[in-house]
Amino acid sequence: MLESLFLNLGQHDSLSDEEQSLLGNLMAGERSFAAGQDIVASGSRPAYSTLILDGLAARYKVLADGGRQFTSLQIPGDFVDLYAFLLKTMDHGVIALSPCRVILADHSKLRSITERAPHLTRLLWLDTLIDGAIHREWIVAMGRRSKVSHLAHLFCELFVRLQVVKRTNGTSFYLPVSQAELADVLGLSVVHMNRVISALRNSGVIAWANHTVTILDWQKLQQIAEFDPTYLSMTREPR
Amino acid sequence: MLESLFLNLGQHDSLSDEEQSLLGNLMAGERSFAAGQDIVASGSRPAYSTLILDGLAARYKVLADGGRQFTSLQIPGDFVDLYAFLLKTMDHGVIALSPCRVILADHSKLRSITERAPHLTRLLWLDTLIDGAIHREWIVAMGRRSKVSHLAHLFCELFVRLQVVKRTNGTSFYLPVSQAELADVLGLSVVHMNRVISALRNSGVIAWANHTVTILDWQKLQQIAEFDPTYLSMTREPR
DNA sequence: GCGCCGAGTTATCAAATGTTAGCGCACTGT
DNA sequence: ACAGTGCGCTAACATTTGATAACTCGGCGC
Repeated sequence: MLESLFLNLGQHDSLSDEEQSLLGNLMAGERSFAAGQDIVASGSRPAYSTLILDGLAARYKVLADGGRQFTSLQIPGDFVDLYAFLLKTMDHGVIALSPCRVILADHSKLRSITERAPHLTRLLWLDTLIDGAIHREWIVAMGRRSKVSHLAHLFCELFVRLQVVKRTNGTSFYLPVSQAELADVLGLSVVHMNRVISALRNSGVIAWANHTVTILDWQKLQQIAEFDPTYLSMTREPR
Repeated sequence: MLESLFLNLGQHDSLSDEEQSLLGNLMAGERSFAAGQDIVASGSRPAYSTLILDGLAARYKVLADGGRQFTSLQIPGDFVDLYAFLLKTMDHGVIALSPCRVILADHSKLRSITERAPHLTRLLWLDTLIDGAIHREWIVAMGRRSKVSHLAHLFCELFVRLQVVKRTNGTSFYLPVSQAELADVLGLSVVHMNRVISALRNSGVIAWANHTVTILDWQKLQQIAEFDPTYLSMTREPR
């Protein structure tokens, strides 16, 4: 059941059997959320962190004028709020974008891992660092890429991340978000989001229908996005 | 000499004398960089992480068309590349924006801290998590705030962070960046950056001359920025 | 003193992006 | 079958942002 977690953490360095069983012992208490429901509320102080087993979720902040900005997309194998273990107070919310099945990790147990399992601790730390690396890539995309390039970059990133946890189907992947939700990822109006999607479609590198994105020309998509996966740290080496 | 590091880490939870001496033992090898020099090169695999003792630095990425985007600003007491300890390969560069004095932390020593000092490890981890929280706030600012609000938010953030390490002077702080550099923070053209700065100046909440920003009306600045410092985790509690 | 140069500023025009409104289609519940 | 609803899509127009160019001013070397 924790396969995607093992795939996710194990892509960076090898996970010993003992570490796998520590993780198995850590995760307990499965829950489900419907699309649109908050998985973690902004301002709360959760006593556990949440791992996604199935579904798509996102972190977000809402501004005074009602505007919403997603700050990350979370897929199976991701801890959506591992940082809350040390940050304590959630400064943003986490919402289910599709029906989500999750499992919880008590902060007290996480703490005992940091006391007794230094290598596993480093791998969990690493997981949050990659989170940060993704944030940085998003900042660059928002600041200095064209909107089409930004969207292309997002698709590259999602495809590669989903591949690690075996959630791609050939060159396709399931993306259960509306254009309005995607607009809250890129920071655009819905109308302009639609224009950008049309442009990327018309360039012939992707198809997108029935909530399924198909990459028609990976080379060209990567080139439009200037996508370099280094930031995802997908090499296995001692950490 | 490590006062700003102690102030920075110590704002979140108390640092024992033993932890302070562990940190003292960790940091060795002072260096200096001139403004404009790379402190850490993109693509490198440093064997140590860098702490800023004095000066202003920034992380950045450069795109194919020559566009540059800063992804963070780093002040005294900040580790500019602590994540490289586990990420291994730098996916971006770190540049000195003013003359910088830094000191280094061998990754081998950092590793031994993770093996022997769990609480200090958690505090270092926390430091990188706050980094991520700042990234998220930047994403929100880039995506959904007006440019004036974004700039106001940046000034609020810098003021509060600089205050922690005692680098403010009343309601003023030293900000040795050109408008072109600031444009690479907000992701704007230089001309528009100038318009945004003028607008914030004209609203009377800040003054900015001789590389010194003075906050004239903190209440109003905070309001324009919708600034809520929760994300900086500036409360002292067990971590 | 003179001229060069970087930085800030402004003007003008072009391009990107937002706002408001409306249309059509698929899906849903009755 | 029917109306209601969410979503994708488009049009028309307003606003924001970018590109280019020019002007000022102060520092600095010669």
